[in-house]
Amino acid sequence: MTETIEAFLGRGRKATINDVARLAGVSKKTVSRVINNSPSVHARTRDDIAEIITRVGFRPDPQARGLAFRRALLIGLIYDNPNAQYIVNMQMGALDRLRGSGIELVVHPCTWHSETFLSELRDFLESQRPSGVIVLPPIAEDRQLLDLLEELNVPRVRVTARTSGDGNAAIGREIVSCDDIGCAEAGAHVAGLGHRRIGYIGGNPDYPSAHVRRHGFETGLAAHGAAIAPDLDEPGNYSFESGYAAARRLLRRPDRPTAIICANDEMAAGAYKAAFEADLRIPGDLTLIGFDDAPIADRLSPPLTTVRLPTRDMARMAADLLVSRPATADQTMTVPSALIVRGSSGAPKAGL
Amino acid sequence: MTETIEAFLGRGRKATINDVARLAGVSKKTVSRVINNSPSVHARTRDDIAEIITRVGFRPDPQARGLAFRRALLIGLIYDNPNAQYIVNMQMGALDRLRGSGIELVVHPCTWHSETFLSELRDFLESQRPSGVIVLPPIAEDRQLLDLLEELNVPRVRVTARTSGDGNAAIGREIVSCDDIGCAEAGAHVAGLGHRRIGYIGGNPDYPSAHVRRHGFETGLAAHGAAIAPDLDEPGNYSFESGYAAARRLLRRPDRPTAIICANDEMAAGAYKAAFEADLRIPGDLTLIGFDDAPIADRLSPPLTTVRLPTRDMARMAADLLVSRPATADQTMTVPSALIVRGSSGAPKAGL
DNA sequence: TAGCTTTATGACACCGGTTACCATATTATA
DNA sequence: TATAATATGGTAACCGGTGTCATAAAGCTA
Repeated sequence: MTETIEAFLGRGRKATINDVARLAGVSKKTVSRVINNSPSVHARTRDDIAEIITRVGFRPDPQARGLAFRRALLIGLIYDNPNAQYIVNMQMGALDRLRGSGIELVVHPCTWHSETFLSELRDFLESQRPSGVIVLPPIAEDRQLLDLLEELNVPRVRVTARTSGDGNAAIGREIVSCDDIGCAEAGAHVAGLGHRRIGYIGGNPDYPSAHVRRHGFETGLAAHGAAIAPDLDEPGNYSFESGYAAARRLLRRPDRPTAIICANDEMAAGAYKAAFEADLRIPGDLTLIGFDDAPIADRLSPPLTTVRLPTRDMARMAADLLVSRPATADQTMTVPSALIVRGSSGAPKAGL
Repeated sequence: MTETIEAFLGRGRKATINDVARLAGVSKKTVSRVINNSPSVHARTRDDIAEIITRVGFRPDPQARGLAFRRALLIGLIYDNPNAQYIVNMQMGALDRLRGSGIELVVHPCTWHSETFLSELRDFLESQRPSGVIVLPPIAEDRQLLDLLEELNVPRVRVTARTSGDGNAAIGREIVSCDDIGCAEAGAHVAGLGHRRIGYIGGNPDYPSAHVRRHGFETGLAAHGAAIAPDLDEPGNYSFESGYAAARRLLRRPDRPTAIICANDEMAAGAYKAAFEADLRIPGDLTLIGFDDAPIADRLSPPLTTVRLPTRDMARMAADLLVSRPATADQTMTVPSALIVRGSSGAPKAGL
């Protein structure tokens, strides 16, 4: 039978829906129904067609489907700060879900606050008409972007630090976020080790994540009767340089902290640099805590105690929301963060 | 006139080639010629049509074009080891070139040597029919993958460490590679600082890059009458762990090296860890050299002296080869590497 | 068994472009 | 001037699917 089919198709030609229809003795519309899992196909017919589909190795053309659907079988991944280390993780997570679904992931880094950022995105959305987009932080908070997605009616899932229930939830539909449990654990860990002179290097206050993380750390500290020292509370913006600068300021103080909690790993790496230059040993002279569990965390020496943000899981869930849920449903999912204790945290030296 | 057009199109409807043709009073075929820069259109006609196209904001539907062309307006980026830090750079580079071209980048990480790796790729290539693919190292060396691309006649550009002129050039057509000048500079740098007990942690010998880099380093050392000490020549596989393990072995030797050159930054980071644990100061007790100029290089303390591989440029050129060159031309491009001197290299202590 | 739903299927137009082929207008050559 | 060559534009078919709507077949009720 295989020879017949090959002869039928011709050498090297790929099977189309028409071929399947003719072989099955049905109309192409019925084959289309089978492809799209329409319930109104007789079980017998469906099985016959399915059998032929596998036999001839038919796979519907995404271009043609996209044209007819008026929606490309693509998911766009939109983000700024393309150099952030979590981007690759997020890509992997989304692809974990998309693999085998026939939907491809197209990456769309952009430059937030550039003049062309919105128009470029509009170009992409209008011409490609992706089936959906995943928007990563921090740009997931951009109001104009959300308005654009709303205007063009693009299914979307935002990944953000904002916990459910706050005001922002109304803006977009689907949101995947992360809780602050890991931060609380980290705060408890530091306080439990006996630290009392505790510094903090905060994230960019424009991003909700900065507040969520701080809140988590403070909660954990408070549970052990500790707190961020008001005079050791430094601003940062999530960059390596800002972490370095803030740590330098902290370590130059006469009454310097015995522990510094950083709102992300990049800034913690900056703090390593400041400690290195000040000839302070980690964790002997200084305990450091980060957030993200970025690849760099366990490359540092000693490896960094940090809070793991399950970026890959979050992106996988985001893709899942887009692919499997009805577009109308409002969905919010929250994943847990967790403390990872490594070598950068220890008890303060006696007398400090 | 604008009102007329809006009325003509109807509220919110996007202009199609038919609209443009009707407004211009020509056939859609003529408009199609203009879109595709066909020479056989009267200059006057062309300008008229172009003017209308911009006025109504017409952008041809990539799905429809792809369907007719039998080739999606997509470029696939194929790579394994998705966690490598250069991946994001490569993505950015390819997008630098693709932006505004109407071609999207779809990412396709895969697991080399998994059983399904080739079939998954075939699925992608056969069903999506991308306009081309860029294959990143190390998988760019996979023979079966190249055969598959050849069989399916997919335009491709490989990014690889292999320099032009060697045997492998015959396998694929377009290749973007990097020279080993930076490695030679690094070798000269280390030798010039006065080091003579020089250790080496090599890359995975299965990858051509390992040989190219070693060759470059050795050349630079030799120019100053130095060489890798035969008893300090350790194998590695580009991973952090392998770098750590190799460095530990080197540093435990009674006659330990005063400098270690590593075939990439990840392994150099592992060497930092080994040095930290052995309580050796960098660069006072030990000079370390890396390769890649990965993000981690200047996050380490002290920042790592390394060889910059212009990953972003390479990917931009690869995309350019796919987009602008005739598919038949055999192209090979080579970009320069360069030494970046930072804080991890210094003169050996007297007496060592 | 007639009459009415419900279910399964097919005919046909359509998504928005492109190519093949043909018709016509214009220019070049003898 | 007649004729061939060239430039340009039009028509129809096609790429490979999906939507709408009509209709045939089957199931249910009375």
